Amino acid sequence: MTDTAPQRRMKRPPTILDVAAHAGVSRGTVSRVLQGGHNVSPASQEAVHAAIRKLGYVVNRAARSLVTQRAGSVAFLLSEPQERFFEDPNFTTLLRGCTTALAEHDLPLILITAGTEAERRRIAPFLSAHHVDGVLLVSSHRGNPMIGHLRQANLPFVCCGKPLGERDAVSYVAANDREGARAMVRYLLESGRKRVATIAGPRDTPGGLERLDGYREMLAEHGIAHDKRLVAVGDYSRASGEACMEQLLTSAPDIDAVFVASDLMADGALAAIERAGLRVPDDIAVGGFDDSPVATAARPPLTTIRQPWNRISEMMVRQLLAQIDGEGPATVILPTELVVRESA
Amino acid sequence: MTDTAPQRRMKRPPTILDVAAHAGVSRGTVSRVLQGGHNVSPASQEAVHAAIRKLGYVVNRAARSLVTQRAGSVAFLLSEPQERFFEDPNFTTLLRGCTTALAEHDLPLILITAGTEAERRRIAPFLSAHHVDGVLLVSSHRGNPMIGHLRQANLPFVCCGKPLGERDAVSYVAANDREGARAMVRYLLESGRKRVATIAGPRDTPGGLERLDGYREMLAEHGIAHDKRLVAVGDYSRASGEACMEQLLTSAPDIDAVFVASDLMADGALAAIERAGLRVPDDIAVGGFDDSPVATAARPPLTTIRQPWNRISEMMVRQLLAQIDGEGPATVILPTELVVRESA
DNA sequence: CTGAAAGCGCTTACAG
DNA sequence: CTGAAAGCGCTTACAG
Repeated sequence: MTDTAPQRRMKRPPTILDVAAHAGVSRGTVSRVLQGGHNVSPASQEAVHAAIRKLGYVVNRAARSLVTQRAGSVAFLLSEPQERFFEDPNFTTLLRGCTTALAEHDLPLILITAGTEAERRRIAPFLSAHHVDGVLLVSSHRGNPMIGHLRQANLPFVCCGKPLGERDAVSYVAANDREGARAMVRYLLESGRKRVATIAGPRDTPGGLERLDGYREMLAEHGIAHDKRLVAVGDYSRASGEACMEQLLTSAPDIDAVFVASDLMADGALAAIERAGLRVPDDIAVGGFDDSPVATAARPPLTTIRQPWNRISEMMVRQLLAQIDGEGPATVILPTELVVRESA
Repeated sequence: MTDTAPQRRMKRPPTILDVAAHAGVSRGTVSRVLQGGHNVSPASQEAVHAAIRKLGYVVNRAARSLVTQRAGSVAFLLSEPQERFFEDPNFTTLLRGCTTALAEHDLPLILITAGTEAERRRIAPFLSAHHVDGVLLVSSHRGNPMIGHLRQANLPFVCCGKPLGERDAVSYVAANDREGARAMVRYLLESGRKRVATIAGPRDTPGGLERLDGYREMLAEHGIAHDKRLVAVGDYSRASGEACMEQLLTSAPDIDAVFVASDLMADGALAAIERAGLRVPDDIAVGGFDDSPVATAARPPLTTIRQPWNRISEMMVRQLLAQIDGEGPATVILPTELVVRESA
């Protein structure tokens, strides 16, 4: 007898048939136990569980997938230019939250990036073929074609943040941007600040729009006339925060506070203020948004608006699972919280 | 005729059988075309490709998986306390690189975190059941039990950074920590600095060990006696960099340079130096390690050692695929590069 | 409550 | 170069 194939005898993992044999039942019964044990006698259940433990059986997902027509996994789809997002501390927080939430449902998270049109075309077949059961979509800019793709593929999805410019109902989970902005501006005004400027986010993102609206509203409610010179628009990057702050310092040298639509931009603003020889918060109070890790790392640490990332990711996962189970779309808005540190 | 099941008629995606019918061949032939078209006549190939295009056919991965006994996916496994890693800019860079490299091979990346022993036990069955074909393992601390699990499961894996304390051969890809450290310290000394301190990483990580070794070596080569007071040990966090710097400033007030084993810690050191009323680089030159995004965001921007993350992630993926194809383990060491900015 | 059987969509020797 | 057929490991009506 030759010895050619001993390696191939690699302990093939046990199948449902092995379990059935050990438990003295049919494989149908084993499968029923796997599905939750309905319509199975306690005795059979126990026997099957014992066999599973003894053999170290774990279900073959491919086989299950083939018959249930479900992938048994979910995609985390980043449809933004990669550099921007991987650099954004909020993204990391969200990704972590979703991974954890999904793990609790035993659903593997497949990470997909599709920042360019070429990449989007590339993953389209993957999505259309339903190689995942649903998608957690991160895409903050207006008119992202990914949403159309997902609709066409008839694939459940839920967005992080309100997708701008969508006519039909879309599931999304977001923090209350407007209220958050209002709370920060109210805080600055009530601390005695008189000339409150703002660095807003891009106009084609919900955060860029709503946080600016909140700023304007609160100023109006305090009887303060709108002043264009007090508004600069960045792109959420640290560098843009710095540039915007320089611009504000020039166009309105008398400002004594600034509400910045993201912590990263606020950190950039801090640098510009320092370079101008001014002190925070003595000369200028700086309020951020997000309460991301940069808020605590900044010098001075940022007073900011906390986005409830853990709840956001949990709700995104919950909504997605509900949709996969056939529910319709829903919108979830979560409250924010003012976090006072040293910058304002 | 009742109208009960129209929704269920949801255009079932075409199967290989549909393609075969349209192309006028058997499904065996379609499958062969899918596998690369060996032993198929040009005419059949063309017919099959045309049918695939026309029907928008895409292979059912579960079905393929079931017969090939391959998962067709790879895990990115983070076996570190999550907070630490998701906060580390290097991690994000690595994750992005691996996602991109894997996408080029049409392999989905499954993100798994297993920072605690409980989590490790939880994912063990997933891994043992070969629900992925291989693992990209991120785990920098000595004696991570995950490696044992992977070996037992007979699952190919490659580590990011040298795993400490492994007796048997393990595949890993790493930057040349020692040479990088030597280059930085050489640069500091040749810039005229006389009292060069260091903030090292934890002793149970390869970076903690080898970067400290490089520091010592270079000092010795310049005839400088070792001085314990010039060495502090952090944990790679920003806060620890700050604390270590304070300690150094106390134990050796005459230092004029410090080599810090990570940019994040270096950024913390910057804060401590500023608080002490000293200037960088005039009073103290600060050299970092990583060239992560914090290096450019720091004030002043950090002179640092660049880790070639793109190459690291590419090589990790390449090694992993080779192992999945049956190759043995290998070690890959990549050179670093000195990046001079303003801090030194 | 249970077993026998069909079938999910592919790949791969096997014969020709 | 090609087709017919077995088989991957599971789930789920169907009958009893």
